[in-house]
Amino acid sequence: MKKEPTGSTLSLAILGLIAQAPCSGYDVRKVFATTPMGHFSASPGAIYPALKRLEKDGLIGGTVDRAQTLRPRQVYSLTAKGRKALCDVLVRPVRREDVIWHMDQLMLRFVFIGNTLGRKATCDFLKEFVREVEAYVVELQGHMGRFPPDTPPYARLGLQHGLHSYRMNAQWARRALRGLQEGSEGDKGAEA
Amino acid sequence: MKKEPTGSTLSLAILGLIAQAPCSGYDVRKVFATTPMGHFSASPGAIYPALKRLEKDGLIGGTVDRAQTLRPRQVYSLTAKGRKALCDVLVRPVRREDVIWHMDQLMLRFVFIGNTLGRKATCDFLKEFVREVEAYVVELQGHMGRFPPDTPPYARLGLQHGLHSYRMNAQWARRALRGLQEGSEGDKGAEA
DNA sequence: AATTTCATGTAACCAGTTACATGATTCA
DNA sequence: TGAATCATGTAACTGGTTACATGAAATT
Repeated sequence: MKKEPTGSTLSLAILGLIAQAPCSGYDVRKVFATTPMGHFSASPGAIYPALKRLEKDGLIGGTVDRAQTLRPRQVYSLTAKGRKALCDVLVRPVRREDVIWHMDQLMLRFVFIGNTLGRKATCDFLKEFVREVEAYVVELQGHMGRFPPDTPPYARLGLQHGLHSYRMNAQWARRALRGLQEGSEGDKGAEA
Repeated sequence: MKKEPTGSTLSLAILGLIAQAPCSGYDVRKVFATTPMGHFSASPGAIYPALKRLEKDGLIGGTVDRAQTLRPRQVYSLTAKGRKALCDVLVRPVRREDVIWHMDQLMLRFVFIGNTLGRKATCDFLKEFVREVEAYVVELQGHMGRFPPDTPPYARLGLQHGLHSYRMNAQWARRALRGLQEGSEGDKGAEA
């Protein structure tokens, strides 16, 4: 079985960033350090090896900017293969395990789908997202019902937190969906 | 600088579990596989090495159960040192980085504080939690305000998600706090 | 002149993943 | 008898962490 090239969430984040504008490693670090993308590590020990991997897999290509000067920089941009790989990840169906273990990755995908595939694809994604999240909420409610009545309140409250959290996710998605659908009769989708 | 013995979230989860009742590796796996604790990996490649680490650090002690039989099991229980280490983690102040990067760990701590240190400590924890979460909400709102007006809606919606998420966290904590505080005066009243 | 920022990296370490492996026991 | 479950582990791999290292350019 061939290994998926964009394995980790960090790789996806970097790939998506570069898709929007060519970046150097330092640029990527700055974005992670100063924007809400700060949920990702900006440490050089994470960024530079990740860039190397993506380059080795042929998903991004680096060209040396300011070559002659004493302070050159590697600027990476997406290759055709990279764009293809990114799209493949973005249109992948939303699975139960994703909502349980990789919510952050799903949020990344949401933003990147919007920016690169346009409104329709985003709406499709959101519908799948809502479906899976709501299914998981039902599962959690089941757990809640199966707590023996003498359980100390803390475990119950902890589970409450999970429930609220996922309900909120579904609600956010439904709202976003409404917003995108009504605000879009005029449609300005993205391009290739 | 001495390394913290309960480094990873998984280690904390295991330690907390064993604190409530002695467990074998298999027991731990079952809990992770069948309860809302399923956010942690139940794979043997994660559990057994983690148990070894905890044992090596002297935080848990294993005794062989059903020794003579052909299917013995290692049952681990907390050592005094382990209980101390657990408490140290639990009463550690809630820092900004925790709410950004280790929310799952904070939720674990919440439940374990309740079960092992009681109501007062839990309330203190929740107060700190609310404080840090709300501070972070303000920070995120700042980001939102600084979006240039021509930003495509998707990034904005992504940030929305984060905002809602953290607001919900704060709200959950405030509710839990109210519930615990009033439930303690009458001493019996569960919250609605 | 000193500090900060730009810019790129490496090395040792740690922990989790997947997949594999073994063998007893219980139950259909 | 064969499947599921009990019970414990290992090995190779992956990727992220911390800390270290280098040096030019811009700013104060």
